[in-house]
Amino acid sequence: MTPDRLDTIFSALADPTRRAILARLSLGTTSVTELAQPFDMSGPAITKHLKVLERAGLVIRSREAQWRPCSLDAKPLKEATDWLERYRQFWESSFDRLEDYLHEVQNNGEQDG
Amino acid sequence: MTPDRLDTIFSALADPTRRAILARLSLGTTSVTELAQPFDMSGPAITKHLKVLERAGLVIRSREAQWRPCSLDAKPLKEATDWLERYRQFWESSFDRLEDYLHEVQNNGEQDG
DNA sequence: GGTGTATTAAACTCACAAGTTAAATAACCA
DNA sequence: TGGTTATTTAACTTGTGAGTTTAATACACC
Repeated sequence: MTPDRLDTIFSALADPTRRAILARLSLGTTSVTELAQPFDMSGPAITKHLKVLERAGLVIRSREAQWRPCSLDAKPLKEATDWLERYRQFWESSFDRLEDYLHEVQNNGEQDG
Repeated sequence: MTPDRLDTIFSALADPTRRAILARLSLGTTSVTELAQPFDMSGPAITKHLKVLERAGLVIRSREAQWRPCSLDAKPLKEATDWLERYRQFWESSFDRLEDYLHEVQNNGEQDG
């Protein structure tokens, strides 16, 4: 079963190191070594994270001498956002009242989950 | 290392079965059995998916006789969206030109990643 | 109290994700 | 050619996620 694009995107985002890498890349293109700098982690580990981001389409690599600069490509984030938008009404509108009600019901039934 | 809230939310979303469950729940509260209906998957598998969604705060359970109805709580989706919003400029604005340029550079350096 | 239905728990398998270290590749510099 | 830096590959360990089957629990109905 080949994974859905959203699977790949969301699971790429489900890691704090990778989100930090994206945050750094939002400031501009940079090298693997500089990306690795803030993390207490080996080089190969960063390479693997970059591969995950690349497979999700979130990072583009180029070549410059012995460096392979990384750049952000945010398009897949739009796909993620588009999916999430369908639920906006559920956190914005009065649908929240349903949820409050359900919290009550739940607390009657049991103390903790 | 305890996982970040965004870790938990994004990884809950990184599975097609769980996204389908959320889609179903956006139509209204329902039982585990009915949630399991569309999937070629055992009951316990669905229970586990529900636990993942519950831990992410996306699903709230209540009790009604021998049923444990599930309801959507979309608040964590707002957290996810808020994080993504910081990148909106990168897919909306002329930043895309950078990306087009990089595609060219990349295709000069190598054929495929 | 026993039976049927809904759901979860336990125990297990299998695959894969995330990290490691050591070695290989690639490109520059002398 | 050899040395240095940047990055990746290979091989491995460890943990965990997703699924299974079988058995237990919880509740309704009679």
